[in-house]
Amino acid sequence: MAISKKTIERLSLYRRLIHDLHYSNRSTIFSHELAAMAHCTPAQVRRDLMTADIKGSSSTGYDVATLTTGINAILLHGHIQKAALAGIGNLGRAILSYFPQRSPTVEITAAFDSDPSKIGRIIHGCRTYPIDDLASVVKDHAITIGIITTPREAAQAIADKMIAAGIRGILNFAPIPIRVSTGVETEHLDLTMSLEKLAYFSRRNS
Amino acid sequence: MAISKKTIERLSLYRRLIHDLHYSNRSTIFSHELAAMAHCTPAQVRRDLMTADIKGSSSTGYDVATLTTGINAILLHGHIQKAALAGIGNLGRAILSYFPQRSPTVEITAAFDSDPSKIGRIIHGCRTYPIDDLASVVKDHAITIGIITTPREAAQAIADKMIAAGIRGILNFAPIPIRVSTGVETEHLDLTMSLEKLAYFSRRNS
DNA sequence: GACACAGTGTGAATATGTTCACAAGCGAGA
DNA sequence: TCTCGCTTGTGAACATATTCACACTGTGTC
Repeated sequence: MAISKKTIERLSLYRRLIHDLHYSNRSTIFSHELAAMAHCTPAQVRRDLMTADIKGSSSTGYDVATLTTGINAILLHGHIQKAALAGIGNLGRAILSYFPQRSPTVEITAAFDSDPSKIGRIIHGCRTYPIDDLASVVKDHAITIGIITTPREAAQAIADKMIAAGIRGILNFAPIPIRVSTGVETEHLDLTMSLEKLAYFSRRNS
Repeated sequence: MAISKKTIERLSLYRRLIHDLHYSNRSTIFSHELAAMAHCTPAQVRRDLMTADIKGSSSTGYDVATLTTGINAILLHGHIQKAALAGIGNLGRAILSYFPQRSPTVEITAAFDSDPSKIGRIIHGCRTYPIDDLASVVKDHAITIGIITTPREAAQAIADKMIAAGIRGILNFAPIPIRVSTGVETEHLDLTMSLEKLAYFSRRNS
């Protein structure tokens, strides 16, 4: 049962919408309601939930508790995964402040920087370490995910260290693609790319 | 000549890679070289450039200057587009500090917040205004793109104001999808979604 | 009961995106 | 000039993602 990236994204979104919008005090929800919240089609919702093996009822829709449990079974998979962030600049700090309590499946437990003046402190509940400790901290805390918010020049070297330390997935905010060995998953969030895409299509729509 | 979202993203990436990696001192580049930098296949590069109507030579590859000019013709389209950011929190500030000089096609010219203590100053070269001035500032500066870094609760209201003011595209960092009228383009960058997706696939790859 | 209704589950059709594979082009060297 | 080796440009095949459309199902009503 392989689930596509797009479906996983939407499952994550569905669960959060249900949680944030207090649908938990309703016991059931219809595909067209979820679709309206997630801005997609009812057919899409039904297909996603079918892929996730979550069943609804023809008359009452989907049971909210079943939905949450079912999505968690896929996304959480038993235990919270731990993440490490490298590069305590403006963006890194913003992510650290934004993230706590955001996801029930991922937790940022350590932050790294090469600048000694930035380490040793606790930022938004997250301990900071020198880069050289990366391997040992990753191992000790069983960290599986890396977040890169360093400048472009440092990104690939940090990624290499992370992978050597056993990290299995990297979320990259640096404006350059990261080369990884097979089996390591990467996700490249590129601000400039997103903005330029938006600029192009906002012009064309007019 | 309609160009797909994915292709536009990669064109933006290609141009930046050529620029950042100082390929400008080489006069030509092959599709497989660009592909290696962008982490995609040579066929993908050739297809993208074909879509963009950029021609190469069978023996020397693509002319770097032609490439840059050609991609700019598409992404820049004559003039820089201006963007406004709403929500001067940690993330908003991080973006303001990160962005200047990043894109030759988009420029963030104004920032807004509802908190009076945050306005009136200039942050990383960007002037800050109270939310109530949004409509007039957007009109005066001919701003076409909005960036939302407010908390979830405020996001939709801000988006509505932006759209009413004539903004044509919205980059949304709030953890909730934004409803827009047809003709307005949105891009939803959701940290939690990206991390959970990464968590899921990094587990599965092992 | 049996009928109507409003929903789900899903095969099939469609749309979108990527890769293959190969003809054609160009330059270098003999 | 001819040929070889490398490249581009691109139709066609393939892969992935979304939507359609409809049989089926559970509930409420008479």
